[in-house]
Amino acid sequence: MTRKAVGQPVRGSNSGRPIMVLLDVLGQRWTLRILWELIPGPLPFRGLREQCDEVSPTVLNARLRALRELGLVDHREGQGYALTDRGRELGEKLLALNQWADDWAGR
Amino acid sequence: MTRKAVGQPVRGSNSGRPIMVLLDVLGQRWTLRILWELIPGPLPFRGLREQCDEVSPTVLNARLRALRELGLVDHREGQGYALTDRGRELGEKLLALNQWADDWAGR
DNA sequence: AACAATCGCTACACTTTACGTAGCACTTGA
DNA sequence: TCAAGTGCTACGTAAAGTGTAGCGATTGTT
Repeated sequence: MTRKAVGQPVRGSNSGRPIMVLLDVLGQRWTLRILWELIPGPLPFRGLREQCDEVSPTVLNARLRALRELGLVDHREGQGYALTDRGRELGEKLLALNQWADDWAGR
Repeated sequence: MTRKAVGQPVRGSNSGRPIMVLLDVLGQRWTLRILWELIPGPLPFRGLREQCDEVSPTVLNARLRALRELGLVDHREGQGYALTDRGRELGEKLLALNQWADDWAGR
């Protein structure tokens, strides 16, 4: 698989439009969940795996690689994986989504 | 597969929390894209398929069924598939995500 | 020095999901 | 009556995800 990046074509769209890159990456199983679990703070590989209901390490590693290449997540010595500044911005969108979801369920 | 609904356990989480249901559904290929393509207005099955780069009808139908069961999309006589009021709220979140994505790419 | 416990992974066989093409039954309009 | 559009379903193939085992490296403990 080609490395994912803004400006590069993705599955189902060759425009390279940022939103398409994002929808492609986020539309893969576990990606949204991983970002979600990193919002409270950094987690080591195994801890993150635990939070994500023991997702297989194969997939976790693949997702982390993609998220790192997109600059949304990085790996910090002694802390594990963490959202970057950009990643945290995206995390805020997910928090907003959570509020909406609670409201949605409440009706 | 069990029908997806708020309050029901989903892949990788048995809490039934709304956000988990949402992350599960949105984390399937094409779901986010389908919502995105419906934002400008209703589309018939084939038109929607065309917008989504000829996604296979099997998958499109499966996603539309899930989105209808969640009350995010409905099917209107003579117009095709459309976002519901709730679906449109979610669509606005995606538009916000698009703005963020453009900004993200610009840096 | 020896041991256990962590770390971030990789390998591999298996199951599930998605893809791509074909085509069906139905309605609408010419 | 025929063509064109509707919303799908069937089915074989390919890709993605799962689950378990375990590796090499570091860190702490006895």
